[in-house]
Amino acid sequence: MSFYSIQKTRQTSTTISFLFNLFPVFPSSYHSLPIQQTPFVHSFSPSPTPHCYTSLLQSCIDSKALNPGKQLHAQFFHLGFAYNEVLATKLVHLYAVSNSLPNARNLFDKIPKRNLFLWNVLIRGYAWNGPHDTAISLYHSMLDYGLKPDNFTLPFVLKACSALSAIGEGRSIHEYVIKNGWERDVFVGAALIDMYAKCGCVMDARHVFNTIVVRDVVLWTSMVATYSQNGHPDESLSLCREMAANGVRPTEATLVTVVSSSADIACLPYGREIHGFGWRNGFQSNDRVKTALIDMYAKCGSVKVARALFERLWEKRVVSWNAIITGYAMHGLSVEALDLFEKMRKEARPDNITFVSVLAACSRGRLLDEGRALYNLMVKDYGINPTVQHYTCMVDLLGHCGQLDEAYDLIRHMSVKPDSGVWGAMLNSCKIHGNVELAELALEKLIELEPDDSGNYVILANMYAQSGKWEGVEKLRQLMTDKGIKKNIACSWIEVKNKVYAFLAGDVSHSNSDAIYAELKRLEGLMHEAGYAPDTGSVYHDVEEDEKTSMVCSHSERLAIAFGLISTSPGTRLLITKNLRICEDCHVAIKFISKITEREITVRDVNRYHHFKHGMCSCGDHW
DNA sequence: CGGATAACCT
Repeated sequence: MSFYSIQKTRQTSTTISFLFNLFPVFPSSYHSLPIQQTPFVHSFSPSPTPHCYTSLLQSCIDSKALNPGKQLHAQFFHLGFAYNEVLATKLVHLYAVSNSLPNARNLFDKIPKRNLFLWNVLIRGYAWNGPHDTAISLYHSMLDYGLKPDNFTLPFVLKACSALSAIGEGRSIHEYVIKNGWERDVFVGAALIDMYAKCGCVMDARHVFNTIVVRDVVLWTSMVATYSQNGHPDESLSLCREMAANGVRPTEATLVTVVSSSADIACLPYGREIHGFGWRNGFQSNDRVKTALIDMYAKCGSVKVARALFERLWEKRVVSWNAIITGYAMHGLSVEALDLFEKMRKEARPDNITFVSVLAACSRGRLLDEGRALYNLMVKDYGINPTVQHYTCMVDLLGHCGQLDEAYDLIRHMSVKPDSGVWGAMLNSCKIHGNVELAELALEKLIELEPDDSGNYVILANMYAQSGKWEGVEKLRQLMTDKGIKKNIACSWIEVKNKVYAFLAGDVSHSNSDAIYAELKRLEGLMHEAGYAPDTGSVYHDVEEDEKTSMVCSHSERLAIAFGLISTSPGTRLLITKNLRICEDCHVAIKFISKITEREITVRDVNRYHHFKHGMCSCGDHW
């Protein structure tokens, strides 16, 4: 809590107690006393009027003082003012803002004349705290009651739609908005954008955004967040730039959102650009922005910068601990992640996400005993029920350590329905340990859960190919054709001198293409001398573009590396990002390249970091 | 009575 907010709280409570000294409040046992016997009435002459309570209740509302409010309620209930419109309205307001919705609802139902404000605060209460569908049904009751929703009602009920992803209800409210002229209201607009964002309708959100010409920072941020939450981090970044060009200053929310977009792109120049943008706008010591930056630097490969930022936080909250622990886990630095977890336990209470992070760290480091111990710690000491993500980590951990039967056993006995993540971890473990039977079973489940993901088929196809089961390869190829499954096109990116270059497999479109291929050829010669033998015969190459035999040495990651080598000075670290898993053969090749060229090469593939150095990789050759 | 925000496994 900041110094300012402590001061603020103290002042409010002083005001409240001052007022209560003027108007003593009954203990709750007086509720049952007949009105003539209550000390209040005897001690005041003349009796208090409803007006006396107005400012008292307002103070309760301002400081969310629920219990004093309840006592006042009891008082004027006895005095017969309970359904006085002004007092009842304030009380419902107090109950609604202090998370006492059943009380608010009870009183609300008894008030004969319900004004728009009453409906609004109640709908707001349910929209924010749930049950969300209650907010929507209240909205309909309000229409039946004959009141017209205003620019407060509409954002509140839209918030409920957003929480429920109720797109049908959301669209019909949008129609109401258009018919009744709220189209250009920024509050209604931001709520509509958010509702469409949470329902995955990016185009509809953009349409709302375009309709409003006079935009404020929240409207911009809502649209920036829509892109970020729906897998368009690049759009999110460029919209933020457009916002800045329009002279709109970012808020904390804008920055947190756009920093996370740059984390998703995992491209340091963009991240640094946003970091500077935040700095110039005075957010250099904002902990929430800093936490987003910790995540961004870790995802962009600079875990040391992330750690430095973490150490300089004002206050280390759970989210910040989770971000830095996840950062270490992502880079395979399991021991550091677990050390930090031990430190964390002394300062903050780990939550379920913390355990996802540490279990993932164990899995990366093949720390079987530690992982089991942490799982027990979570369930027994912290009373956290395992979610599907914890099971995924455990299956991944057991599977990586060769305990495939135990992993399968865990899946059969887990308390939640295994999802594609769980079966994906199982399939991957089978691949590492060459268990074709269990892999077939896992793929069967995966086809039920996510039939369009080509990566799953590819893993089993490669396993068949490695064990010479060509009829299995053929069967899968046919299955993919029948289901019309699109192959993913592999792409790698590299940053050189603050510019980003993209490469597809077999790409010859780059202006330096000749030099890139010459460098690859030169390296190949040196690699063969060092003992490299391309692993082409045993791998199934026809499923992904990425893995065609003729292109085995021109995979996108190798092109990016070759380009990096000829475009940077000796010794510079290279950072490559790839949209799919790194292939087996490239993994071997890059180990050689790191040794031959004496470079540190980092490849961030679709789900982890590979740090190549002196001919070795941080992933320990299983991924 | 308002609106937008970060950490999560394959």
